[in-house]
Amino acid sequence: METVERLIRSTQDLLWERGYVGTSPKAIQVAADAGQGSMYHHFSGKAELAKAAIERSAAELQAAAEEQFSGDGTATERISGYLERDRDVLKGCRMGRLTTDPDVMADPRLRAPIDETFGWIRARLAEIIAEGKQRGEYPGSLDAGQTAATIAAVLQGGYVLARAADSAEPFELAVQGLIHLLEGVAA
Amino acid sequence: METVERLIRSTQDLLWERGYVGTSPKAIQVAADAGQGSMYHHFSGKAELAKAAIERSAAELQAAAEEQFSGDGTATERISGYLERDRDVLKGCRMGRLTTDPDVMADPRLRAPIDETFGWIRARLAEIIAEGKQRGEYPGSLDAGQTAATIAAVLQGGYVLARAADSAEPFELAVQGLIHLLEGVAA
DNA sequence: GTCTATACCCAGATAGAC
DNA sequence: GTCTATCTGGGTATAGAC
Repeated sequence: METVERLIRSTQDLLWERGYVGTSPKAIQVAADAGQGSMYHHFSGKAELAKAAIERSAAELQAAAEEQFSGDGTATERISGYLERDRDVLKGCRMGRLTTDPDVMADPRLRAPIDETFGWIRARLAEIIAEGKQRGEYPGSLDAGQTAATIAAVLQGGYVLARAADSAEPFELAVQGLIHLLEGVAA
Repeated sequence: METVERLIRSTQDLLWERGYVGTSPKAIQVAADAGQGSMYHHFSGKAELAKAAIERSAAELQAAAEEQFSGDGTATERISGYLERDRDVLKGCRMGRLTTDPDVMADPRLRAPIDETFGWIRARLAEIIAEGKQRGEYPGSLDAGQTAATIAAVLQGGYVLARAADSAEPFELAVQGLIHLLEGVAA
């Protein structure tokens, strides 16, 4: 693999595991098996490299989600498919993790892909719910924007509960609880 | 205020804002208006100080939550009261924030109060839901443990969405969406 | 209890040779 | 493009004086 590519992928992994403050250029170089000079030749510094890594992760995350969103089935089936997709629960969300990092949030170039990703996910979920309403799957009283936010929040919060417990169980519980609530309104 | 007390409180604040890796002994000393020697006289180092701060925050968080949980009203009213309590949404959760910090999660002494806090919250919510079921407020089919996890997750995830958007709005949407889903099953 | 001095290592980056 | 040398600053802690 190309050096640039290895640098970006290594940075993606390290940002996921240790966040922005917790990730040093040195650690990236070691993980990417690239030298100091090589890294600074291709990127102006840590921030620019992080920008490339975050943008890449944002694109990958959206592509993975869209696979569930655009599948076959009713709205409930596609939402359940998204919620129950195979996930590395204890590692958490690549994007959500970065929202607690003040240095990331302070830099508009780093923040933008994260903001955009969650905006997109909520909008996409809201569309699916709206479709479900039109087909009579959900009652007209169900607010698509609110429900979409609730679904996205359960996933992000599920990761937090799982990490706190060092177990995927609370995540699974939260997801199943949500699915049952959604089935409740659908009936 | 006593020096020890100022050190603990300053550490609580800094952990909230910047996390464990992002918080230096020096920054704590400045915030607490305490000297280097003073800090190391009272605490063996950063880890011990963080332990005291996290334990303190855990106790405060549980006390604040219990105020809503033990109030008057139906289960739904108390849960809504908890969800809609006045919160500094963009600052996020003191405890939830730390779950992404690998150094905190790797140290059992730092992890324990966090684990315990979320375990307690979920258990307490499950009790309230179980009460609601007994009073006929909720159907017998509602799973208390799952629903409790869902509620806790919406809060934690709501914070993540809010920080990503740099706006409290997604948090409010997620909470209202959840409340409507709960009202749906209650009917 | 609190202060200052000191120490060591790492973060983050620049410079110039190859 | 990649390497090594070098630099400034900060993180984290210890030592010993007051």
